[in-house]
Parts: sequence; structure tokens; C-alpha cells
Amino acid sequence: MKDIKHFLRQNSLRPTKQRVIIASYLFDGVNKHVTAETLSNKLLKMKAGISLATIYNTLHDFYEKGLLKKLMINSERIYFDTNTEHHHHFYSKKDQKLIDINVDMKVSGLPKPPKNKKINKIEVLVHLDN
Amino acid sequence: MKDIKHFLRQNSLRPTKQRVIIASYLFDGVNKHVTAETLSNKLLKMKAGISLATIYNTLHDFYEKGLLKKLMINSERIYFDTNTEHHHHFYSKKDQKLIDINVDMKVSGLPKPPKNKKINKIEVLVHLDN
DNA sequence: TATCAGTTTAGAACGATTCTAATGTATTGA
DNA sequence: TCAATACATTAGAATCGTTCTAAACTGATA
Repeated sequence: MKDIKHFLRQNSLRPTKQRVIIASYLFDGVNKHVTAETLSNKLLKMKAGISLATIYNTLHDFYEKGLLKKLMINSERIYFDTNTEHHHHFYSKKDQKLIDINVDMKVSGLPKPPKNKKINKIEVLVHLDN
Repeated sequence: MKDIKHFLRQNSLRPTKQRVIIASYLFDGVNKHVTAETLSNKLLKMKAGISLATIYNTLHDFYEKGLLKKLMINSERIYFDTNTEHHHHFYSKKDQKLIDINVDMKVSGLPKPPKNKKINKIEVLVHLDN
């Protein structure tokens, strides 16, 4: 509790009731992939009815502070990842589920980027079949 | 003209006026990345006013026949790629532009997929900075 | 060339997300 | 401590890409 409030303040975020609830769920030590919808459902189950607008706001506030990563997995919804380290993913379309790949991978044979462009990061998405 | 109609028929697609126009633009030999919107704009410039509904239908029809690939680049819109070979991309968020990577790349250090799951394909997206 | 299944279309509907503007609350500084 | 105020939350409206609907149209076929 105390440390969540402190954690939010450290990130220049006012520790409001809603942010504390959302942050303590998201940053409980277990990495998670959430969408606004899955987060809302989870919060409802925890008897914390927080409006969708606030969920969207909070997700974006956290993202802006670098506490969450945005993933571009499909065009239907936005996924947020509590693991902000550089890492890759398995993705099962069938299960609509993401799994972190935390081991170090190397991509070889990469061509030079176009003129005046610099590589920012390399993202590997491993699609699963079944 | 003749060969576009033939090409559509070969793919069990009736060569309607609209499909012929769209296919001759998309499959003119130069690989392209389009969204419904960019395609619509291009067609307007070519004085071919085709309704958005038809553009969506056609893009999906072509996708279903394997003539286009769907790309998951960002959550704002769906990109279609006329290059259906397995390949990777540079992506410049700033320019909202995709560039094909046609050379062979290797990803090493990949962990085993989760139980009962099989790797379908590996997608590498190289984000550019500026 | 009439028939009919498949296609196109305008506009309505949809679903995820963002905006609006009214209400509520954490912070501040006296 | 508490009033002032800057920042947050909220319900519901708006937005935007995409899909659906159902009526009009057209390519294939016999």
C-alpha cells in the first residue's frame, strides 16, 4: 500500500484510489499482458468497479511514464505489457494469448536500415499454430 | 487486362470491374503495403471511385485467396502486403511507412514453444527511429 | 437473353477508444 | 487545518476504422 503510493509519486502520478488499485494489480511482481477490457473484467472480479474511461486514462498515464509497454499484436485492441524490458513473444491467435520470451535471442543477417534512419529496436513475434 | 481477368478467375474470383481495377493496381509487379484508406485515396486519384465497402470486401477476398498478407503493425488500422512470401519489415512510426526486408535473416536462441504448441512463423519487425 | 448467384453500394451499425464537461479529490500553502 | 486549485474520475456522447444490411446491379450459364 504505502510503497504503491510511493511508487506512483516517484513517477509523478498522484496516488488516487483508482490508480492505487490498478497499479497494485498490474505491478504485483507477476508480469502481465492486459487490454482495457481484460483489465476491466479483472477489476470487476476484484469488486473494484472503475470506469472504462479511467482504465484507459490510467493505462496511458502508466505507458507515458514508461511503466507499461504497448504491444502491436493485432488490430483489434491494444495490449499493454507490464514487462518493459526488451523481450519478445509467442503469440497464439487461437487462444488470443501472449507468452513472454525472456531468453536472449539474436537476429542475424539484418540489412542496413534505409539512409538517415537508425534502428530503434527489433521485435520478434513467434506465431504459434495450435 | 486479359491476364488480370484470367488471374482473378484462376483464384475463383469473378473478374468484376472493381476487382479488375484494384487487382491491376495491387499486382502490377511492384510490392505494396496498403490500408483500406490508402488504397481508396490511390483509386480516387486514378479516377476510380470505388466504395469503401467494396474496398474492404475486395481486400478480404484477396486475403482469403492468399493473394495478400495481413500485417499487424499498429492497432490503428490493418495493413495488407502484396508480398506474400515470408519476409520481414522495417517500420518507421514517424513516417507511418513499411519497408520490406527481403534478405534471409536468422533468429537464434529461440526457446521451445509451450507444450502442444507448434511454431507457425517468426516475424521480425525492425523499428526505425527517425 | 433470361436467370440467378455472386457483387457492389450507401448508409446503418458496431466496437474499441477518445473526448467532453460536470463532479470529485489530492495537494498546497497560509 | 482548511480553502483554493490543479488534477482525476466519470457517464455518456463522439469518433474512427471496419463490418453489416438489404436493395440494386452484373457476370456467368444454359
